[in-house]
Formats: sequence, C-alpha cells, structure tokens
Amino acid sequence: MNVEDNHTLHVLWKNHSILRRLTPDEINYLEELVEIRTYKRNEIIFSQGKRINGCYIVLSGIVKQFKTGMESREYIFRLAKAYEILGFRSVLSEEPACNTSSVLEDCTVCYIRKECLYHLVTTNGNFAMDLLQVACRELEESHSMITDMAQKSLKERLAELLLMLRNKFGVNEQQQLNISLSREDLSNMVGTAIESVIRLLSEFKNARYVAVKGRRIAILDEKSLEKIAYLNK
Amino acid sequence: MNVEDNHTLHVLWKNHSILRRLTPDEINYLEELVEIRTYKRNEIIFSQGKRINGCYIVLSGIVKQFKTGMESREYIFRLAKAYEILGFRSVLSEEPACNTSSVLEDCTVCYIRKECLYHLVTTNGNFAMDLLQVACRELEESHSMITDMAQKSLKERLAELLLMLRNKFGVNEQQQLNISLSREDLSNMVGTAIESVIRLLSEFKNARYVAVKGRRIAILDEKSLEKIAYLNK
DNA sequence: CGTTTTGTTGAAACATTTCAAAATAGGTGG
DNA sequence: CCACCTATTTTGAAATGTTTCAACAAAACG
Repeated sequence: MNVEDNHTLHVLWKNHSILRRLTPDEINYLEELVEIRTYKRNEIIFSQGKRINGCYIVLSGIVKQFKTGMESREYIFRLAKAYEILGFRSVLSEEPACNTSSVLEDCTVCYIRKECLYHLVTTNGNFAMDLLQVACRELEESHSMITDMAQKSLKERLAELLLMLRNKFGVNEQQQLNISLSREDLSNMVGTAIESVIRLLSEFKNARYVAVKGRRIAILDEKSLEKIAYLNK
Repeated sequence: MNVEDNHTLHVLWKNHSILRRLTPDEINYLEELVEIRTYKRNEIIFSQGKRINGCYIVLSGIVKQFKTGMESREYIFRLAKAYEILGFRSVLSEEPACNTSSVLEDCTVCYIRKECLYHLVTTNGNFAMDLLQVACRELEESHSMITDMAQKSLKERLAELLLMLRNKFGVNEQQQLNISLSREDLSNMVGTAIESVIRLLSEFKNARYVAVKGRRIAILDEKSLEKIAYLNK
C-alpha cells in the first residue's frame, strides 16, 4: 500500500478498488489521464451544489462526506477510506454535487475525469456492473441508516456508530479506535445535539462500555454495546 | 398506457422506463423472456431476507417498499408507481432482498429474470448507464431522507411527505391526493408513532392546510406546508 | 501567554412516545 | 340490510428522551 508508488493505478488495480476488473489496456489508458492529488486535514475536495468533473478514489487518509441541511447543520453519512470511490454519483447523473467531501485525515486521492468514467462504464460491462454494485451497496446501507434513524433511540444509534467505527477503522493495542472524531462530528453522524452525544458517551463510560480520553475512544465491552445497538429496549 | 396491450414491452420501451434505450433487437430478446404478473392489494411481491431471481417494472398500481426494523415495525422508504423498477439492487448484488415490496393498489408488473438483467447490463453500455443513474438518483434521495430524519422535526417531515405525495401522485378536482394511505403507513413513512401523525394531521387540519376525510387527504394550502417543510423554525 | 475552539454540566423547555380508553369505520355472515 | 366483530382512528394524560440555553472548564493554537 505504498502510496508514493509511481504506478499508483496498478496498486488500485490490484487492490479492492472499483478498478479491479479493468483490462490491462484500460489501465494503461487511465494511467495517462489520471491525476494524483493530496489534501490536508479540513480541506474540501468538492462542495455540495457545485458541479464536479470527475470522481475520486481514496488512496490514503479519511474523507468525510456530509450534507448540509437546515440551519447549516451537517449530516455525515459516510467516512471513506482507502480504495473507496467518491463523487461518481454526481458525475454520472450530471448534477451538482449533492454533498460536501472534506478531509478528516490527510489524504491522497486518484482523480478520474468524467470522460474516462463515462468511457469505462459504457465500454466495459464488468466495470459498469461493479460500479452498479457499489451504488447498490451504498443504497442498501443508506436505507438501513434511515430505518435506524426512524426507529432507534439515540443511545442505540450511538452504540451502533461506535461498533461501526471499530469495524471499519479498527482499534490499537489499547482498544482505542483508529479514528479521531470531534464530539461535533459524532453528533453529526448520529443526528443529534453535541451535548446529547457527550452525555451518552459518559453514560457508556460509567457503565465501562468505553473509555474516553479526549478524542480517543476505546471500546471495552463490545458485547454490551451490541446488545444496546441491536437487541433493543 | 393500456396495460392489457399484447406488446407491453413496447409500451415500457416507449415510456420513461429503464428500458427506453434498449435496441429493437434487445426488446425482441426480452419479449420472449419477460413475464407479466398481476397482484392484488396487500399481496407481497418479494420479502426481506428472501432471495429473488429477477426484478420488476411496475406497469400499473402502487407498490410500497419497506424495511422491517426493530420490534417488527416497518419503515417505508418508497412508493413505486408505473414505469419504476424494483428489486434490481438485490438481483445485481446477489444478496437476499433487503426490503419487502407489497402492493398498496392492485398492480401489474413486468418480471425480468436475473439472466436477462445481467445480459443487458454487461452488453449494453447505455442501459448500464441508465441503471446506474437510477441507482444514483435513489441514493441521492435516500441521503436526503436521512438528513431530513436527522435534522427535521416530525411536523416538518409530515409536511414534506404530504407535498411529496402530491407531487408524485397528484390530486383530484377537490385537491385530494390520488393515493390512500392508512395512518399507520403515514407514520411508517415519517418514522413516528401512529398517534403522532394523527395529532399533527389534525393540527394541519385546524390550521386549514389540509382537509381530512378518512384516508382522503386534500392539500389546501401548499404554500404554508412548504414553509413548514423547508423553511423551518 | 492570552485567545479561540472544543468539551462538559445543569436545569428548564419541548417534542414525541406510550398506554389506556373510547369512537368510528369496514367487512362478513346471517 | 342489519348486527356483529374486527381493525382503524381518535383523544387524553403521564412519562420519557432529547434539545436548548447558559455557564463554565479544558484543551489547542498561534
């Protein structure tokens, strides 16, 4: 996973990215046209409402994608890490970006121009199928999220979020999540007020489900969190 | 829009369905393999958790798609009417259906087998692109719905729902919505308790934004509903 | 070091849910 | 067509979960 690699595309190609089923010829074709870009924490990759002319595959770092809703509150619906693709939706639908993508941890991305994406989708059925599957999986996740939002309490959603973070980003030797989020980001992921997240986190802390040291959160009792997140009431 | 038409596929082909960019040859190919099915109110087309071997294009009637969440409460995320496609997601991802589709108003559908869908996606780039766009649009809608759910009050969401129903299904001469939903269905669309929907509906009624006669709801004051749904607080 | 941002706590206000009870509507079979 | 039974809708009152506001503490930043 050496990002400095001169043949970045081949790294993507071999790994679990959307490019994995391209032909060698197509990889060579892309190689010419692709751009590698780097972004620092808090930089914005693209903004809600603005047109974008290409999509991005994350090579390293973490990107947060959010929609700005009422009273300019954010709702974060996704954290993207290496090998995940961003922005293809707005590119394909030819509509302005429907969300903002900003950098949570310094990152490198591979920028693929609109024309390339179009060309690949329309000429390589396998690629089209893979992209469709990505879209379908995201759609399924999204529907689960709405259902959760509609039916679960804040406590259940927060427990679920912590488990998701553990699952996606892993933990270090001290069981601390390998991702650092502000209380505000956490609240914008479960759709609540900052204060509510704080109160619930300290409730979990008192119950010894988690340990909290600033932004480092350790998952101590996964089983109990699962019981809260999935069993219910 | 004569559904009894012997050449149903040609109807779909000419209308705004996903089939509109197929070639004449492909339509002929499909013609052989497609099945027309009819369902009565409350019948289930496919169920969450069960495998499905094909997708469906609605020809007439209304289908509701919902996920069954905790304590077997439904969350209805979509009402599908003529020319809309159902179930392609689970077919393409080869996973069990992640939602249940049941019939709200007697309907006719065109059933397309898995193999056909695959064949079309992988051989016709335009079709793949159109399907991708459908998926992307649904994904975008879904993200907007979560954001609403996370950030809007029940009152705002109910106002928004009423406007959506008006927009999608239209109204008759008396401004009554051309769709009839139980209070329970309404509550399962905005993610709340039945009683809450009832109370808010009668609040809207007292404010003369709507008129309610059983399941027939008339939209009287669209502007005010819009103000509630979109402006806020 | 002071200034700004982020995190924490308490108390009151508010929106929504829950439970219970009653009213109404919708079938079904006699 | 009525009477009955069931499902749906409505209402009230109490309980709950969550938000809001305000004040303060702690951490991060330049």
